[in-house]
This record gives sequence, C-alpha cells and structure tokens, in this order.
Amino acid sequence: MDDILHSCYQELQKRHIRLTPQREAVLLVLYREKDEHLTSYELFEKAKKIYPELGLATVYRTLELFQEVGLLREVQFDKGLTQYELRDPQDGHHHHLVCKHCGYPQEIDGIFPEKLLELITEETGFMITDYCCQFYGYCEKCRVNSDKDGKQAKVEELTRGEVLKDART
Amino acid sequence: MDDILHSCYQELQKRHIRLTPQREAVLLVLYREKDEHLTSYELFEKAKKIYPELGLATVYRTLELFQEVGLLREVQFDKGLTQYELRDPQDGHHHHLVCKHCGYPQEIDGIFPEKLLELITEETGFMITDYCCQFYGYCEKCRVNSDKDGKQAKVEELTRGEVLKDART
DNA sequence: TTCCTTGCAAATCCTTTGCAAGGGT
DNA sequence: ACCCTTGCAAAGGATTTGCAAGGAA
Repeated sequence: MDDILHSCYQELQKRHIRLTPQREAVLLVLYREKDEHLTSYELFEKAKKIYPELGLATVYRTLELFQEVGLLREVQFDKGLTQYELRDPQDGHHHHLVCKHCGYPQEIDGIFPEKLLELITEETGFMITDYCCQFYGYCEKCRVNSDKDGKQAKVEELTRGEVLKDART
Repeated sequence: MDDILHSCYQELQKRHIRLTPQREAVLLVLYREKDEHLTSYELFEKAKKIYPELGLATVYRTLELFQEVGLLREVQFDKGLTQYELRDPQDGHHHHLVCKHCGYPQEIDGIFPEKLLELITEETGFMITDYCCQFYGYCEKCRVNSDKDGKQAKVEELTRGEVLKDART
C-alpha cells in the first residue's frame, strides 16, 4: 500500500493539473508525514525546506486544489485547527479516535461496515460518496496513566471529561 | 421528546451555574432553532432580539460553558464554519448527512450500532465516550433535481463532486 | 499572446482576551 | 467584601484576496 503517492501523481496527470515544484513539495511532505495530521502552517514550514521560495498562500491554494481532486481531506479536531491528510484517491476511509486527555488523534481503518452505509441510503435516500467520523474518549495510554499519577493540568481536564461522561450515563 | 430544554435547565441548576438573561436567551434560541445548526453569529443575532444588550463575546463564552456542561456540541461542516446544536445532556448521538450539492446538513439518529463501538474499544483500547460522524454525498432532493434541470453554479459544483466520486469507484 | 501560477502584503473573518463596571451572594 | 458575569474594544490567528510578475503552452 505504498503506491498512494503514485496514485496521486497519476490523478493529477489525468486531470492535466500542472505539477509545479511548489505543489510537488507540498505533496511530498504530505506523503512523508502521512501519519501526522499536519496543519497548514506545519506543512508550509516543512515544504519550505524542499522549496524555500514557497509562500504560505500557495500552500493554501494547493491544499484547496488537492482537496477538490480528492488527494486529501481536511479534518477538524479542534475549532480553528484544520489538519490535512493525504488519502488515496482510489479508496480509503479511515476514522479517528480523539483522546480528550492528550488530544492525540489515533487512526483506525476499515472497521466500518459497508452495510451500515447501505442502510443509511435506504432509509434516507441520501447517496453517500464519502464520510468521516470522529470518536471522542480516552486512549489506552491516558487511561493507564491517570490511574497512577496525575499532573495538575491533566487531572483538571480529565475531571471535566468525567463529568461529561456522567451526565450522559 | 420535548423536554430537552427541561433537561438543560436541570443540568445547569444541578451544577450551580447561574442562568443569566444572556445565557437564557442563548439557550432559548438554541432550543427554538434546534434543527438549524446555527453559527455563533446567527445565534448572536437571534438572541439579541430576546436580550438586546447581549454582546458577541458573551455568546462565545456561553457556548463554551454550555459545551463543557454537555448541553451542546460543535459541528464543523466547513473550514472556518462552526455550528452549534443543542443536545440532550442525558443521551443522544446523532450524525449528519452533508449534501455536496446544496450543503444542507440533514440529521440521522440511532442508526449506529453499539456493537460497532464495542468492537472499536476491544481492538484499540480506546474508551469512547462520545462520537460524531459526517457523511458526504448527495441528498435525495439534489439527486432528483440534477436529473432534470441544472442552474449554472449548481451544475458546476455537481461536476466536481461527480469527478470525486468517479475517482473512488 | 494567453492562461496559469506564484509571492507578497493587505484584507477579512472568526474567536479570544483585557479590563473596568455591574450584580448577585 | 468577594466572586462571577458582562460589554466593549482591542488583539490574535487562520485563511483568503488583490495584484503585478514570471513561466508554460
């Protein structure tokens, strides 16, 4: 499954989209850090190392372009924090487990049953072409840690979460 | 299912959170327009009609407070567009079908099987306390309409979508 | 030549913060 | 008296836009 980069090149070519050095720099960084959920600015800084003349506006324009073409997807984990991830234009849904404690978005793949999607379409008439889910809770590491120690800030935040959880039970 | 407002009042009282006229105005608008997915500014304008001295900053502060308490949830359909929806602090997950054509986020409830969540927890060790999914595609209305007529802008946008869909098939 | 793409700086939009004032407890 | 809450204006951050210049087709 390493040909996602190849798929991307192919997709761009197929659509006669010029692959400028700026765009390629962005694409390469997205590929290299594809497990990292980069923000636009992080992406900009990293891509600048490949192509130093690069401007931030160009990064935004490139991200928008890539998105239209289906090469990447925006994910919003927090208000005002947009992250981007490369995706194989051929396929591929994956979802995120966002820990309320450490905030780290962990990825999960393929658990989603296609039947569920069919069911939704049947019931609503809505034709689903794409989807994306976020799950909130506590990751394994944070659950273990919070049983033992508890640094000030972390504990406070955890308490909030617990309260929320209680309210729902 | 009309007692969501009641649950909210109860929840605030339980936590000894003062219900100022500003906060109540926000709550009432959220309740009244609970199917509308208001943005902060829309909310502000509508709440202002109830309590004209209301300031925008207060709306933001109130939204943050309500969110901590579990009275509402933020939903991000588009970059830079945060919408808020009231939720029963007692329960309730629901998801959205976002039409790529008309952009209208339609809600669906309860289709999500609990087993799926358990499965995820088993496989990842991640304890899910909350989740939220967005499905993208074309709603029934838009699918029907696009078969018949096609206004300029709409057709153009639809084409984009179709292309994306093709790329995935 | 014409169209596409870019960098830079300015503009815009959404949200948060500082602060002094008002009100509840 | 003390703490919470507010409105206003200013600040902050992310993203977009205007524009003139450089390059590809």
